[in-house]
Amino acid sequence: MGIVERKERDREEMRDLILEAARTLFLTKGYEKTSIRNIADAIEYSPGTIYLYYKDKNELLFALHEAAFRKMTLELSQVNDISDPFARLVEMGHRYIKYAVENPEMYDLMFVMKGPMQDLACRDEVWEDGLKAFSLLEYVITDCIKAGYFKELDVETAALTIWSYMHGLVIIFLKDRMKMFNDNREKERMQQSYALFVKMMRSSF
Amino acid sequence: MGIVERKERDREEMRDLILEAARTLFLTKGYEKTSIRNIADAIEYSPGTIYLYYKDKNELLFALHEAAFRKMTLELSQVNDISDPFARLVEMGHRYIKYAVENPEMYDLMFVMKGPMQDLACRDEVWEDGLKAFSLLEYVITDCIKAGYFKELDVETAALTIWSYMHGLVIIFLKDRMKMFNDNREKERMQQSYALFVKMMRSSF
DNA sequence: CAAATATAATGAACAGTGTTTATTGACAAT
DNA sequence: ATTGTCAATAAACACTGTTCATTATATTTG
Repeated sequence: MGIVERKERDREEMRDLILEAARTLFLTKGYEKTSIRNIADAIEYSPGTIYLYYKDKNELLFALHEAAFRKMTLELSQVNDISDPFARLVEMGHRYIKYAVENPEMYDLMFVMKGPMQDLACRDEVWEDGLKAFSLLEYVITDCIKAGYFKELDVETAALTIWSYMHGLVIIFLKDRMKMFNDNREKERMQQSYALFVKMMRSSF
Repeated sequence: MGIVERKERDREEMRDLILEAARTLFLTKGYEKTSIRNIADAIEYSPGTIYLYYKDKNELLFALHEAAFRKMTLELSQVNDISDPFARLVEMGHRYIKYAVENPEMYDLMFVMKGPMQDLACRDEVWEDGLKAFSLLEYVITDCIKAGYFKELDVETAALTIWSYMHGLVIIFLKDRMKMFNDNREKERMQQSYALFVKMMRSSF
């Protein structure tokens, strides 16, 4: 009798139900305005129930963070049909910016908020999602080197440098620090800056 | 009789008292664990009193953010004795990283947290502190162009690009996203990456 | 100087937060 | 049919930012 299996399935279903409700609230109301009680209300359960499926809010945030990574990785992997490695790298950057701008709350969860990382830390695990996304970038860079674009380059350092730039650019935008320019050309500025960075990569690596 | 003047002085003193207590708590306990009640306790006043001097927590955060900018601007300006503009730019970068690593809570306040920007937005003012710091970078870049280092370069775009990189690098570090490498060479990696970025600037601009 | 007024500070209250726990109710096993 | 297991709950705890009627103090006026 597969009754313990059914229980496990039920449990997984419940975890998913909570996760989906959390995501929806996140995307509609934003992180700061989404509470455990809100999530509980949305799925018509009591607040305490959520703690039977997730040990605390950080664990829930981490689960959400994992789902966000799956989505981003999927979108970033769609450049694999571009044969020229450098063009692929450039397009990956464009998609990275696009993802961040279109999913600000999720981007925050993935790369800024401390909650998910704290959950990871107390479980004493390594940040696999980050590592996987990072290796995606390393892979393209390796291809660029093979194709003769870059030379004498430590792949890991190059990847960190490129990621730092991309990350900084989108965070400046997402955290409203670009409104100091006081015109409404923020996205235009991002594109101009990215164009410059691409030029830097092309001519210096 | 300068009694309204004295009142104004008293008021300014009280604002400072609150601000200093807030800063101390920020630096010792971190932002997330510092509440209005904590600050009130520290200066031995009731919580409500703080609202007689700051309209809300965001205004207090903004005041703190301003003080942090004064400190950073001071530290970044100490490179002015370096005559070679490019060397000055490079040293400024080093100091930027140093400031961020040594003042993580303040850096967060200045460039990541939404609170201070919300306060600014509801007062409908421009982000002067950010603009001032940005123009510090623009100034060095302009000097680099004059000295023949860079050419055919839009100063504003270049400044945004360099800032994006610096910002991204330190945020990756401060938000614990560098622990995916799982060794303890985070700061070393930052230095390696920055060295690469400097090389990129030298050879491509 | 005394009375009236202005104002600084207070503590309680409000509505919210994450989290824990004793109690209840339904299902499974004996 | 009774026992045991376990999911779900409501209530409570200790917080949070913020507001407000009340009190105490200081200043101005009669």
